[in-house]
Order: sequence, then structure tokens, then C-alpha cells
Amino acid sequence: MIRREASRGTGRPTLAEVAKLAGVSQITASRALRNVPTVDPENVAKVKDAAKALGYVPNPAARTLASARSQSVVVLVPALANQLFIETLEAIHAVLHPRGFEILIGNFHYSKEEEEELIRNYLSFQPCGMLLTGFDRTEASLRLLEATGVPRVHMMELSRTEDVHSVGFSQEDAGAVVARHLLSKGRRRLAYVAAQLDARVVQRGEGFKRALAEAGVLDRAVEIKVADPSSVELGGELFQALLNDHPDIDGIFFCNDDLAHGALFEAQRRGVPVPERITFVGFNDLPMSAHTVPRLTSIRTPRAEVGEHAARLLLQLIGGSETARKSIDLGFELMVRESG
Amino acid sequence: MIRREASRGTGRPTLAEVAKLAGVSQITASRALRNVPTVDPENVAKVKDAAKALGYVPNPAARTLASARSQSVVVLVPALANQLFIETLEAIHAVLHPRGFEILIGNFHYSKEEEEELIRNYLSFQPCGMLLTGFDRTEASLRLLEATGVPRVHMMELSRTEDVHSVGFSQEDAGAVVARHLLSKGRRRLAYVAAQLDARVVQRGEGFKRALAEAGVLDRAVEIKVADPSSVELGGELFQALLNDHPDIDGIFFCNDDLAHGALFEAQRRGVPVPERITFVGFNDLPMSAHTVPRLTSIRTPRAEVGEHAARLLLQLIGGSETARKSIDLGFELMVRESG
DNA sequence: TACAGTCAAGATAGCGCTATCTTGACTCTC
DNA sequence: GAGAGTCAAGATAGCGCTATCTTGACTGTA
Repeated sequence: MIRREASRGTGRPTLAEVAKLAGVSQITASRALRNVPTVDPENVAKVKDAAKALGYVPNPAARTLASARSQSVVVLVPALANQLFIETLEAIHAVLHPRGFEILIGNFHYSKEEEEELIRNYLSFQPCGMLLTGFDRTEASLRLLEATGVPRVHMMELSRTEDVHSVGFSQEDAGAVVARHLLSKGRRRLAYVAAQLDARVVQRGEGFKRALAEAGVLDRAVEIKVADPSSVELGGELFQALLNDHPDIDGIFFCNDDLAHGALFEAQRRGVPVPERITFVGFNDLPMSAHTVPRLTSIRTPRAEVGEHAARLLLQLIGGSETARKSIDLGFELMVRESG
Repeated sequence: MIRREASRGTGRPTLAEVAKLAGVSQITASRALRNVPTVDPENVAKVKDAAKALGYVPNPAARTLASARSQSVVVLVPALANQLFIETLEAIHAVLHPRGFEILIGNFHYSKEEEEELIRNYLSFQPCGMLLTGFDRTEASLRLLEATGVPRVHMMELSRTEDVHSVGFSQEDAGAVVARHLLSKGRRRLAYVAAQLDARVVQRGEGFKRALAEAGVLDRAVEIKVADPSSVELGGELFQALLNDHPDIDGIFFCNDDLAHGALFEAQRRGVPVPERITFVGFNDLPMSAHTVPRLTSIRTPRAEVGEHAARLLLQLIGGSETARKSIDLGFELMVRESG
């Protein structure tokens, strides 16, 4: 029988070969490539040259097995179907990938149960860090996260307690800003139209109603909430329903721009002048919102910035920094345009 | 000094513990959990019970290291910034995740060089399969893929040769269908407006022009191509430029719906009646296109179906099937709406 | 009864790295 | 100049699995 060069294994160069070529021990080569500071710079250069000459690429499985910690960061988002989290993911990637981290993306489709299963599954990969969306999850999820002690940063909302790290902005304040804006335009008969009722959508509504209460017009306000996923189509339907049931509504805050876009199309179709008869305000400021007819007033949310800062904060935590800031508030901005 | 239970390792139950509890050897436990058919069903039951009792979860790093093959499938897409590939990714996930595969998503931002780097990087994870977008990549990328022999399926386009597997539809035919539709509406002065010039966008344009040539109106056609990323804003700008330079254009084929949406907004703003003066046709049929004013005629592409079939085909290849179909044509559909 | 053939189960030996302990050369101090 | 302290480099021993070879019980045949 013919003797194979390698009956098992990948056939790719290994650390042992790099070490041999560099004339050092394997563990020194390992340390050199990981930039462990106790290695003589001369040896570091020899090892890195050897690695390059051989085209050596570390085997992540072996690394993970030996160190009981991977170079992966898990990011859990509630949806990929809209651009919101894509921009955040891109920003996270831009920070972490150049530093050698792999990113495992989990989409839990706004389901706490699905998120719990993802957490369970991804923890088996021994990630070195996790980026999570918000704070609203199952008890079991929380226990799993606490038990493993993997560094983590929560995105999009700000924590009220001091024991977790978060990067985001105040969803409630954003809702209140929208309310005050509509009031400043002389609107008094206001509505909050929401779908996909996650914690953040609810918080926006709370802030909105809080501000209306302060202005004494809450009793005349209307709230439409449906649990269905947001879509352009749903926005049109909800607008139509609202118009039928409450024809005197003069200002609407949509929980996101998708709904607002659908409502804009429907308003145009029905000949309802926006903003003359009804003022529209959206949320998230999707790129399209600056171009619709009329252009949509919306809350610009720092989606990319949240990803970037969360990733940087996580890097500090992975590096063992105790001085890392607990919470980073990145704020938001009301983009006032033609719709109100 | 206090003796630790485990100074290294994860602290989680291992296969050895499962085997001990089940009263079999470790390798039998390993085989039982992987459903290797040579194990006595009684032993399989004992092992699976023991695993459940201990809350055992396999360590993927150890698996990958020992078998030189991970349970990961790499999916490389040119963009995440629009919904196109998200739907494909969701469908892939729905097929592969329940079967225990992990999905590594790589976004190469329409850059062949970036794709090459991603391929290099992801191959170090020893994926058991790859799903790629199209056929247009660097020579080095091709060599890497060939050298490793990892099963792969190409998505979105159909291969012209018989040596690779592909799932998609004919981009050229889709372009030709649009051309014939516009001609059937009596339009003769036609334009193709394209951005983000990847291979598929070019193929659509080729099919469009081929059909115009067959109808003898190619010499009056206009083509606007820019390499910039597609966006709603760009669609408006390109429409405006087109209108200035060629005021007699009476039909436009946009290479994607984003551009068409932007042009629709711009047309409305400038009082250009669509479809009365100019007919618009988009591509991809994004969810919003059925709701714009006017509703957009577009080519509906089988994005989710491509993902699903590609994943299924890949599963066959991973399983060693030689009988797997080489190419699956899923077609497309012209959705005729108000814009033309 | 003896023999080859079959097959489930086990023993053994890694996969390619890194944690940990040890070594030995070198400094510094009194 | 002996002892303690420092520090880069190496030896050793796994991490938790699976590929591969081996074993031994069992079958069927002549």
C-alpha cells in the first residue's frame, strides 16, 4: 500500500514547521505569532518571516481547543430583513475583523425563545465576546450568559443598572422629542402607530405618551399597536384603518420608517395631503426617507456608531480592562423634512 | 493552594463522561451521537440518554480538529445592504441550521479582491461546503477553491459549463423579457440605467440590448452605467441626467428597484407622468415596489428559492452524492404594474 | 470441527495548537 | 561571591474529539 504523506490532518503547514524553519521551539513560535510581549523581537521577526515563507495560517480549531477560547464574537440581532442592523453589523465587522476576530451572526427574528436557543448553540463555540440587542430576554438566557462569564455589550438601549455594559441611546427620549416636535407644529390630535412590538418600540411609545401627558393632550391621543412584522404594506393598511376610525387625527408618529413609507404612499393614493392635513414622523431615518414624496421627517439613529462603539467597548472587556465605560449614550437626531 | 477541578478546558461535560455514564467506550459514544450506522440501537439509546442527562453539547473545535472538517458552511455575498441577499441567507439558514450546520457569512462588498481574502480566511476554518455568488472572481480565488476541493454551489447565475453546480436563473433572459415588454407597450426609445456593475447587472443589460437589436431599435437606445453603489438617491440623479440629455426617452429599464424608486420620486417631483410619458421597469421586485406611486413594474427574482435549492444541493454534495443535478434554473417573473 | 468471513465495539494515536511548569542564563544586592 | 530575583525560552502535557487499526464474538460452510 502506498504510504500517504498525511493520512489525517489538513496538509497545510503547521506551527511546528514554522518553528523548525525559524530555528526556535514551537511554543516560542506560538508566542511570537500571538504577539506575546516576552519574546525577543529578533525571534519574533524570524518566526513571522518563516510563517510568511511557508504561507502558514493558524488553525482556529486547534487554537480554540487548546485555549478553551475562540477568536469569535457572537452578534445577536432581532432581524436582518431591514437595513437597520445591517449597518450595525458592518460597523462591528469593520472594527473586529482587522483584529483577527470572526463574527458569528445570529438572527433571532424578534423571538426570545429563538434567541435562547441561539445563545445555547453559540456558547458551544466558546466565543470570546458577545454583542446583544437590548435587555429583554428569557430568564434562561440570562442565566446562561451569567454562568459563562463571556464579556458582552448590549446595544441599542441604555441600561438602567450599572452592572452591564451598553451602547445606544434613549428610546424613550426619542419618542418624547417626536411628541414635542408635533406639538410645536400645532398638532394636538396625535397617534402612535407601531408594529413589531419589541422593547424598543414600546419604549418609544412610552416616551411619546409621557410628553403628550406633560402637554395635557394624552387623552386625545390614539395608539395603534400590532404585533405583526413591520412592512411598507402594513403601514398603508394601518394608516387607512386609523383614518377610518379617527378622521380628525392631525399627526402620526410611526415606530419605524417602513410603516411611514407605506402610509405616505397610501396617503398620496387617497389624496390626503401630507403634511397639510396630517403630519408624519418616522423613526430610524432610512436612506430612502430623504427622497420620498414628501420627504419624511424622521429620527436618525446612530446605527453604525452603535456597532462601532459596542465593538470597541467589547475589545476593552476582552482585553481585561476594568476601566471600560459602562454605558455610552450616542444620542439621536430629529431630521425635520417636508412631511412635518 | 486549592486544587481546581479543571485548570484547563471548558468545565462542560465531555464525551468521555457521556461514555462512562452510558457504560460504553468513548468512541462508541462518539459514533452513536453522530448516527454512525454500525452502532447497536440499544447503545445509541443509552448514549443519547446519557448525553441528555448530562446536558452534553459537542465541542465543535475538538470535532473540527480531529476530523479536519468543520460543520460550517461559508456563504459569500456581494452585499448585505439591501434585502436581496438577506432573503437568500434566511432560506439557506432555514435549510442548514436544523441539520446542525453553522453558517459563516462573508460580505465582499462587490470586490473580487475582498472576496479572495475572505476565501483565504474562511478556508482556514475547514468548511464542509461553500455557497458563492456568481462566477466572476479572481484567478487566485478559483485556484484556492479548486485546490481545497470543498463542495460548492454557485448562486444567482447559471453556469455555462458542466463542471460546476449552480442555482439561479438567466439574467440575460430577464433583461430580454423586459425589453420585449417595453416594446409591446409601444415604447421605442429605450434606456438601460445601471449602477453597481457586477456581472449580473452587465448580463441583464446584454439581454436587454440583444432583444432591442432583434427588434431593430438598438441604435436608438441609451445606456447609462455608473460603477457607484446603487441607491435611491442615485436613481433620482441618473434619471434627471437621462432626462436632460435624452428628453425623448419613453421607457427605462433600471438594473434594480432601488434606482427605480429614486427615479419614481424624482419623476413625481418634476411632474413627469409615469407611465404616460415614460415607462419604468425595475428589477428584483422588492416588497416596496408593489406599493410605490405608481406601483412599479419589476422582475421578481426567486431569491429565497435560490438559497433553499442551493443549500439542498450543497447538502447532497456534502453527502457525497454524484447524482446531484448540476444546474437548477428557477426562472423569474415579470410583475406588470402601474409604472409600465 | 476447523476455517474464513462478518461485524460491533474497543484500544490507540493523534489532529495542531497553547497553558503551565521548568530551566538556565543573567542581573542585582549586601 | 552566595543568595535571591528576573526573565526569555523550552519541555511537557494536554484540550475533546475522531480516524484507523485491532479485537473478539459470532456466523456459515465444507
